[in-house]
Amino acid sequence: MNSQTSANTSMARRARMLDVIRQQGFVSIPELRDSLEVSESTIRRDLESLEESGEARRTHGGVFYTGSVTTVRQFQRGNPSDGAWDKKRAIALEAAKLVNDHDTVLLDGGSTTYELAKQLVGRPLQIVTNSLPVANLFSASDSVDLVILGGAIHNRTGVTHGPFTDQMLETINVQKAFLSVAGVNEKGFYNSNLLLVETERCMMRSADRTIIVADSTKFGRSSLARMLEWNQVDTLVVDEDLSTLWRDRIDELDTNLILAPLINSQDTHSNSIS
Amino acid sequence: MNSQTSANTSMARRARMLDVIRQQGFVSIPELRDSLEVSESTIRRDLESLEESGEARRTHGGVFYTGSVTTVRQFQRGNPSDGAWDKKRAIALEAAKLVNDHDTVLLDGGSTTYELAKQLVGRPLQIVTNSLPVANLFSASDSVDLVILGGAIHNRTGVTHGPFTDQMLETINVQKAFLSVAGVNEKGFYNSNLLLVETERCMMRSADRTIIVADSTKFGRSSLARMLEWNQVDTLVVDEDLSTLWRDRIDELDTNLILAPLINSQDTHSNSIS
DNA sequence: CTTATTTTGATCGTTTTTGATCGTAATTCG
DNA sequence: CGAATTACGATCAAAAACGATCAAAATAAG
Repeated sequence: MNSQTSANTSMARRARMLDVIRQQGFVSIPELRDSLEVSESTIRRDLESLEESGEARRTHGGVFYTGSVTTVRQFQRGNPSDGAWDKKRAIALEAAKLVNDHDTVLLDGGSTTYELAKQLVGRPLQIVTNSLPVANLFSASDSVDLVILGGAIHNRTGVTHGPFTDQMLETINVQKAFLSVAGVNEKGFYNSNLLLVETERCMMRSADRTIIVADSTKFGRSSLARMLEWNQVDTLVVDEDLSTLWRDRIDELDTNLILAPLINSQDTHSNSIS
Repeated sequence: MNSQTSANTSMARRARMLDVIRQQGFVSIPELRDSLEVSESTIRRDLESLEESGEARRTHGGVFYTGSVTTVRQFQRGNPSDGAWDKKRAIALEAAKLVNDHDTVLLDGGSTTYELAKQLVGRPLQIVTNSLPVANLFSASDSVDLVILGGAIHNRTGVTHGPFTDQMLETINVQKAFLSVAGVNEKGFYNSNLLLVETERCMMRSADRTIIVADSTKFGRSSLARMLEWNQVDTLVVDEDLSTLWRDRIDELDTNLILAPLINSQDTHSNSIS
């Protein structure tokens, strides 16, 4: 019956593995071992690589799918080695450290917050979000209580916004809100959509702490609508490519600045050496 | 004796080799050795040349075809050709006819409503849904105004429910609501989750017309929580496998019954090899 | 018919991948 | 809070696959 013993290269196996993970949302390692008929060691090694490429996220006891729901995988294209992507991931790693287990966290839409969400998958949290992609990430997770902010979907970005969203935010309180921005200048933080900006203001009001995640390329760029001013933001997470000019400026403000170190792409396994 | 003494030049062999690779997507070297009856060394040499000309790509353990298709065919035999799926699709086709362009439609979660949603993609509509999978379907569509009902996500099913959702539904009005059920008996319609049932009642109140989509296997089965009674439902869409007993029963009620014709199964061998 | 060239098949050392073991860390349970 | 259980990562040996080399066979040329 089953003559699939042919395709036994690591690439094919990982492809099938990822299919299983995507289909189930979360899978344990013994399950993968049974369905792929290889040893657990091999599974672990494959997962390591899958996690590095960002398509899955490991936790104690299994794996979550973190790829996009619509993504069509390609075999040869591993890392797009996008410069901006490195920054976003570095920021996400730092921002994830700000989150404690069992926190109630609000996640805005945007690619940086999406990276952050990937880092948070599997942890015991309460997540509130207006982003459809982020919601998809957590929807398979048992450890997360997920609340979606209702409202109209902004087609391009997949986030809800508008009066429904704002109204729902009024009855919600979270400990930390992570917001993304399109631009930062000396006057404050900007985004491109007026309704979205209003929603993000509501997010800020619902949160004990407001944390902005923004890569260094956003600085000095403004956009259509001002979202927040500097004194409304508790913490700012930026990659370390931020110019000293901006570092000095932020030093004089109340805002906490966290600089995320960039992991250089030349060395993939630079840790665990004592 | 020798089956292929006719064309044993290296050129002919490579052509046949490429045929095999293209057909299978991926082949291991021992397989090629067996099917071409030459030594592995020769295979390796041929593959080297095929790779150089870009028609195949070698990896540890075998070769991928890279001629015209960018990626390899799916490794998994995807869908188990579920019998119930035929019914659901037939129902979805009929239910889609009840929807007019520019309608405002509410879609519940569930596999049948998901099939319906697939039928509605691309049409100019306003869609309101509490289902994450359904929302994903429409989120990329420009022709649809999509509104997501906020609230807590029910992990297994990916739908929002609970007080947030109910509250949001109170301020929403739609022309048609399509609801799915876990069971139908003479007393009414059932679902398995109490909070979800309450949310579905709110959906019914928000809608001018309530339409239930349910395949015939659901009839006679009850579940934990009664959702609606018969007189609260305008229209019921069922596949034509519904027993005459139930047809007669429904005939005596106010509820409109639509029987979806089953397109008979030509799909048992759905793999199209090119 | 002999010789040169090409192609093929086999062997061997090296590299990659895999599976198992074991100590450690995390999680659960009492 | 501590013990038992489970899961994890690192290490190592076995297996598989690879590339290179060389001799034999087939083919072509003189």
